[in-house]
Amino acid sequence: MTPSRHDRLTIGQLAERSGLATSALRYYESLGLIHSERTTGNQRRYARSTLRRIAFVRAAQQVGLSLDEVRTALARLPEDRAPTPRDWHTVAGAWQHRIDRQIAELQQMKAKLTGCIGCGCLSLSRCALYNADDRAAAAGPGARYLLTRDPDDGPEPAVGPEG
Amino acid sequence: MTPSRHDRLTIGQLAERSGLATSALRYYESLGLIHSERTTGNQRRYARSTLRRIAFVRAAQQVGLSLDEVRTALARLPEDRAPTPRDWHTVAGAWQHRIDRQIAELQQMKAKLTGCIGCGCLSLSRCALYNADDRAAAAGPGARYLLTRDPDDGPEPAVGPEG
DNA sequence: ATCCAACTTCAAGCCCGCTTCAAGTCAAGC
DNA sequence: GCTTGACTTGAAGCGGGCTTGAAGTTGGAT
Repeated sequence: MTPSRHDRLTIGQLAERSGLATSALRYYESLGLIHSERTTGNQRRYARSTLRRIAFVRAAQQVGLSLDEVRTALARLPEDRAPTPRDWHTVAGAWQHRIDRQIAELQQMKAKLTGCIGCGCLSLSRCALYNADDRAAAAGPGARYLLTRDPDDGPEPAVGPEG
Repeated sequence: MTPSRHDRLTIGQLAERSGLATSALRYYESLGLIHSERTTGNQRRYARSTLRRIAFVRAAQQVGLSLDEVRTALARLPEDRAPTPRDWHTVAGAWQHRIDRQIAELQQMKAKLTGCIGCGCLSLSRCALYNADDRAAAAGPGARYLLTRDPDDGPEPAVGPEG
């Protein structure tokens, strides 16, 4: 049987099988993440290997890459064939680091929260949560946030209980 | 000493001490995340407790809440006082679950990647990565993605090696 | 031959979390 | 009282990741 029988997917078929909307697929194509050939009538036809690329894109997004970064990553993989172990090793290795970092950050956050639950977070100056070092570090301009004064919240004016 | 001496912060002071831009603070206020009183000249003055609310907001964002969700969460906390352990317990407990889920997802992803590195991901139908169950489940409309056929990639047309 | 769903393009719109701008007002120091 | 910088408002803009809409074309089944 000649290959070109079922091997070219319409955008609708690709959408159904990838779980993405056709609009998303066109968008991906406009970004150069996937490619198509055209019929004589100018309709898109995708190689089945496009499903692989799409799966890659979605996985990469989950790892936190932007579509722009995905495109870069995709450039290292063969367009129409399954990647070799070597291909994978490079790409997936980088992802692992990202994932590890993300996990580490979450675990830190969790530890802080646990501490806060224990302490009741009655003190601004003592609560780890309020000394949001990660965030401030990531954001750039210095980890000040709280703590810059605040020996236990200080005197608050007579605001009274809210309505 | 009367409290209202240093206890009211201008938006600039709040910005400096929270690490946020004044524009962000006004935006937060427009969303009802923080509140201010006004001077006779219509300028905002914030209670120092606002710093706590902001810290809360940032922390919540890190945990993955939208600002809308943050507002809901904030509604459970006292406006002008540090939260009690009980207050915290509720909120932070919910966050912990979120964090746990996120960590679990990342670890799953990582495991998949590890498997993929090992197997070289030469097979669409066998690669865990391509059966993106998490994503599909989260996205709603059924975990199809790949696997719907594909007994090892199938015959690909003569595309030849890329440039 | 005709029909209708699926396709085409391009532009605009949407959501989120802000930032930027313009035009004007306030407040504190000299 | 004047200057200067911090403040005010509302509207618009931005970036990312798409979706929606309008107006027109294709293609497979009958």
